[in-house]
Amino acid sequence: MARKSGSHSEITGPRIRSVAQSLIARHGFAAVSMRQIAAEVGVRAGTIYLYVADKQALLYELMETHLDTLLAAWEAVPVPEDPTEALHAFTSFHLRFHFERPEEVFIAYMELRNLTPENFAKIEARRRAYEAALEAILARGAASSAFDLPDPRVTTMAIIAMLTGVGTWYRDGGRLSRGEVEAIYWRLVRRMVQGA
Amino acid sequence: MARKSGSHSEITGPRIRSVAQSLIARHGFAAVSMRQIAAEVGVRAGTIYLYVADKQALLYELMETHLDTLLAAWEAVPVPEDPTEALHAFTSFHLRFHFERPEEVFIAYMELRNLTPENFAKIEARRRAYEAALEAILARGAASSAFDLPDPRVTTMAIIAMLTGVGTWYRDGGRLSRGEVEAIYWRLVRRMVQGA
DNA sequence: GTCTATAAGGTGATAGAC
DNA sequence: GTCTATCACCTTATAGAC
Repeated sequence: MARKSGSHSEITGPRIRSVAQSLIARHGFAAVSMRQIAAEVGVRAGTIYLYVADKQALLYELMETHLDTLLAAWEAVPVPEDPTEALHAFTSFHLRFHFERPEEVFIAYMELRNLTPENFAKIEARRRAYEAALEAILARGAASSAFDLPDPRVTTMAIIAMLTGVGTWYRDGGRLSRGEVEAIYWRLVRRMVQGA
Repeated sequence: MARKSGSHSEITGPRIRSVAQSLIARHGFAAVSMRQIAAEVGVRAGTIYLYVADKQALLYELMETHLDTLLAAWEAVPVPEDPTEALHAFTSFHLRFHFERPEEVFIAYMELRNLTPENFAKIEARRRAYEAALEAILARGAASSAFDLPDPRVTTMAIIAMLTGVGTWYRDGGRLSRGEVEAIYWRLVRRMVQGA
């Protein structure tokens, strides 16, 4: 917060991204100025341009980092062979990841229209890859009759929208714990796909 | 589109709101200027202030109109006594309303943080009233054992998030018709709450 | 590594002419 | 009913001093 003159190259870059993430999540990308970010970091506006090409690159890098972290974290999850257990693994993973990173998630959903077409395409490709992970689990369960689905694609979008929606109402310290919310959502998801 | 000098008081006001709605839905409230709106309406920027107090009022009025229209439309739906039929009525209503008004829905979800605290409170009250309509149906079904719910409040939020999510992927002329999507979502919702 | 200073232009909003 | 002109300020981004 305090402004100091001197050498901080190793911490100023990360701090710019961290501060930008908080401000953008709170006020929106278009409503946050480079000066505001600089002020909160404790440098002058021009200094930001030593670490970021321009404002668009700043937004893109935040979203790219978020989605790459999400995909890498899912890759690291051991997916059970049983479709029901695999779906349980995905549900828990998705909720826990989203509980932990409300700012990143919010930005990734709200600021898509502020990306250039080129950057938008790259982010969308990563999002589709993540959706494909869930769709593959559902398709496998449908093929083995573990699941009874009206439509794998729509069910994928329905489950992801439902789970990601926790961000709009869940707050730590509220009526339910994260674990309780997780149990409730898992029960809802399991019923949605349950075979006859 | 074409600029004309003369009297247009009855159409300029509505046109400002209509143009603002399209531009804000596409680019976001903070990214759209009064000058842009004026240019698309075909007047000068100052003219907007004859019809709208300021930029904040313009946003608030769009969201207020949307939510009041939503609540009034739901009030007009005859709700069956049977909880399953009532839930079906809500599901169909919600999807159809959201299919018809993608711009309003998008703004109502994305621009909440650009409202002043006072205006935010008023919009939130309306949103909660709408959620309460679904929660009442779920609670009634749970009481009569027609539904078996893990938690009425979380189930309410889950269903609304899932249904509203159609806006992120559904496009007219795609693989599925509105009616097909409606049937798929109804099957998913019904299973989520189904009694044992 | 960060600063100051600045370019070039956009912003919301208002006063007064017509 | 709308325009022109304007105020006071904010914007992104860069050049060159230290």
